[in-house]
Amino acid sequence: MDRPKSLNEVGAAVEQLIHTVETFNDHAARRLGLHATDIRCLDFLRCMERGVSPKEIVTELGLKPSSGTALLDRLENNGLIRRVGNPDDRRSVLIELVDDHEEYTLSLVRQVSEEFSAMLAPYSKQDLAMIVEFLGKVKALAECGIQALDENQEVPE
Amino acid sequence: MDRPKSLNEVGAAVEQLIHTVETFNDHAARRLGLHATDIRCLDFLRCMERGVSPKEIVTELGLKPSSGTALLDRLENNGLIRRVGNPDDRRSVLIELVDDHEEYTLSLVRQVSEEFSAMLAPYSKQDLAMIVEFLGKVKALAECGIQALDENQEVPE
DNA sequence: ACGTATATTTCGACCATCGAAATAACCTGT
DNA sequence: ACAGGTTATTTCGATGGTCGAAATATACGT
Repeated sequence: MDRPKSLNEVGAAVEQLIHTVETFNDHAARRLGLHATDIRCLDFLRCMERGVSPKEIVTELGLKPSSGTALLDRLENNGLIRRVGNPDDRRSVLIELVDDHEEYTLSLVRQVSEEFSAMLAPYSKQDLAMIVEFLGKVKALAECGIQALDENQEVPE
Repeated sequence: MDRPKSLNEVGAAVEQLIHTVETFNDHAARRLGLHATDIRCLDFLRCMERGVSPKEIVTELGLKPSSGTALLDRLENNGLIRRVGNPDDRRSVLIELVDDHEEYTLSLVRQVSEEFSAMLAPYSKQDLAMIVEFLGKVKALAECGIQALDENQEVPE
């Protein structure tokens, strides 16, 4: 998005983190021969931990239905997801991560994961709780911003 | 990228924040008639606060030089950036944000900025310092991961 | 049952990104 | 100063992700 130069030190830290992680996502996607959208889709699926409809996916990712079909075709052809019938709605389909998807990608991040755990170790339970709460608040703010963007249809020019 | 289900609660909070902000970036980009890459480029330029060469930009964004030219053409045609000669290297060009770029986009985030400041208010100086340090550590980890991705050229299959 | 709304897919077009080649200027060693 | 090699950027043609519109199939309300 576009943010003012720096709300303050905290805002700058959040911005830089986001930017760095986006870059990380980009590099990871390239290494897997995928694209940023594919990665975000896989992230979303893992996050949901249940069958998700294409409709939900395109809504989440801000894509059009036709792009969603193409996206899912790509992931299915790569063996990362599977389409299964939705028992509650025969128009629809449920998307599931293929079982060994974790193993497919885990090696890429195992080292980072371990370092992350180690980085967390020195923090107290209270500090971690506060950090989690803080992250949640920033996330809520971003969600608020998304809603505002979707509602105010005027574009400043 | 692709991460294991959830390292722990903290990791999940970071993941969700990243995901939400990416979505926010996406929506903001659409509102401006731009693309995610354009937004990341503008973010980077604002972050640098000095003339930056196309080479630096494509390195930062992970693009190929030809894509960088196209990207800068887009932004220049939209009046968001300007190419100025690099006095130190006549092969090169320096990219600058157009002065009124801030005003062009600020209205989109002013509300979010204010809410962000308000959200921060209740925290103590020490807590904020700890949060900033934490965010920096996560960022360092991501940078580490980027380096690892660039070095290990094997793709698990 | 009928008409409308919704979920997904197909198809053709657009455009962001890419690879390779071209251009221009820097740099090093002689 | 010159030659050869390197680097920064651009141009051009090709690939492929995203889109809009239309098609298909099913669900829902009356």
